[in-house]
Amino acid sequence: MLQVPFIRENQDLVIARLAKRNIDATKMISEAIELDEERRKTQTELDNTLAESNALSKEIGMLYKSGKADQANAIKDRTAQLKEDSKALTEKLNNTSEKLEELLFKIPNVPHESVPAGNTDEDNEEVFREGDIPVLHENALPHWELAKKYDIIDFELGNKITGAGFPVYKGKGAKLQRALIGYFLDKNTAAGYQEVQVPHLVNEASGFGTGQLPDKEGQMYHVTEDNLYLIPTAEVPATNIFRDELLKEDELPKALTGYTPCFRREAGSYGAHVRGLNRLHQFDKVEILRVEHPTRSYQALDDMVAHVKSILKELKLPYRILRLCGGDLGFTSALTYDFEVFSTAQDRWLEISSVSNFETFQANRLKLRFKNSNGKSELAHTLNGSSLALPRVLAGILENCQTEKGIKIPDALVPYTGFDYIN
RNA sequence: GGAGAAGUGGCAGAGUGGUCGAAUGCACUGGUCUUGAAAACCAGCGAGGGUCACACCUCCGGGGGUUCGAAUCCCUCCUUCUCCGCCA
Repeated sequence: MLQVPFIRENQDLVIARLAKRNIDATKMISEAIELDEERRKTQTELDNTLAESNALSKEIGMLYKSGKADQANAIKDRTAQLKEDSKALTEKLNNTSEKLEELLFKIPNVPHESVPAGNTDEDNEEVFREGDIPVLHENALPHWELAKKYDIIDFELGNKITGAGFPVYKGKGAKLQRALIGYFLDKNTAAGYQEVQVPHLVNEASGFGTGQLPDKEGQMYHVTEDNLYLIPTAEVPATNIFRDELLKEDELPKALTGYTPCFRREAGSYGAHVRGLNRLHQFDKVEILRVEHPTRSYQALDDMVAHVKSILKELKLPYRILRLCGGDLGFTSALTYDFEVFSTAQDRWLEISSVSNFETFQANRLKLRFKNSNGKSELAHTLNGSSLALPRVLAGILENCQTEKGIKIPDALVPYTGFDYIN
């Protein structure tokens, strides 16, 4: 959620930057400013009414004490009127505030100046590429065929137990999955991220805090009996650790990492792009997350990108980094870098990580602040990224590392798997 | 799931209808003293809205109510603790 004072002072900039998302925000912005003015005006009126009422109540108290009940009762007529007034004003204030909030919930984050304008993923800007694309043998297969051939992932079994998009990992497939989780967590903790284990279901307030609610509830599984949501990413519970927190400046930065399963309803896609591991309703992900001082958040974003790079380099997977264009940028993000691994057998790029700076957008909803050197409360910046998402890394490994002898496990993972081939 | 108790500032903990945003202690910040530190002493020290700055307003788990007036009384929800039941 954007901050109203910021909108007020940077109206033109906000509109120009939101245009990168192909949004004409002119109307929303001026409406927000009007609503805020009305809100403040009403608030002042209400405050004055309450001030008078408070003063009179004190007077009544003193009159009663000194035995002047008649005078006290005389004043009560006036307080009754004030009470009515304040009731009406409170209602008006609540209405205005609600309208304003509803509007603010609809306005996405202001993209960073470096975000390219554009509509679709074709307008994303490639900023880095590394790793050799392997030359595969003639009989190379896509990962869903490999999964079947070596009996390591069973999609049909998942269909039976739950439904499409809930695969069962078996044998060395399950072990490889567990190895990747352990490997990623070790990498992240070695880089200074504190490991956490967080709930996999969250309440409504948490969904609001990170921006999944109120607009995107359709993307989450909802346990209506208890009004809880299955997390779509560890970002939700992990970021909400800091909801309603006022940190000390020297407590920053906070850096966390955590493994969780992720649940996504993901309606609407079909075809080869969602085959196999490409798109699932349940998948595993290891997330990194930072709470940063505003002056350092872009440095931190670069650090996170460098960290993910180092992992992919060690796994020797061919990958590229994209700076997302305005049209492809997530609702809450100011700047996002996507990592994609090249899947040789599918001849396409698979997104495996998304690293974002949300600036104060989430912090404003979360009321995540720190006490700055002037002793004032200031919103912190939040960032997060996948480090890394499992299924597509797994797909990348299966497809890129297939040989005539079987799947050759990357050296860095062998200590975690305990085997070097799947065959 | 059943019965009981409780939720107050960073922490501990007073306050049970009137000048209480809230005693006191600890922690923290600044100062005096000291070669330095500690101790002692003095001062400051919750959050949000609002204002150029004040004033002023709101907040004592959340929401609602009674009253001229609520941290204090009532309703409701949530959470924690104790006992019982069930259980990985």
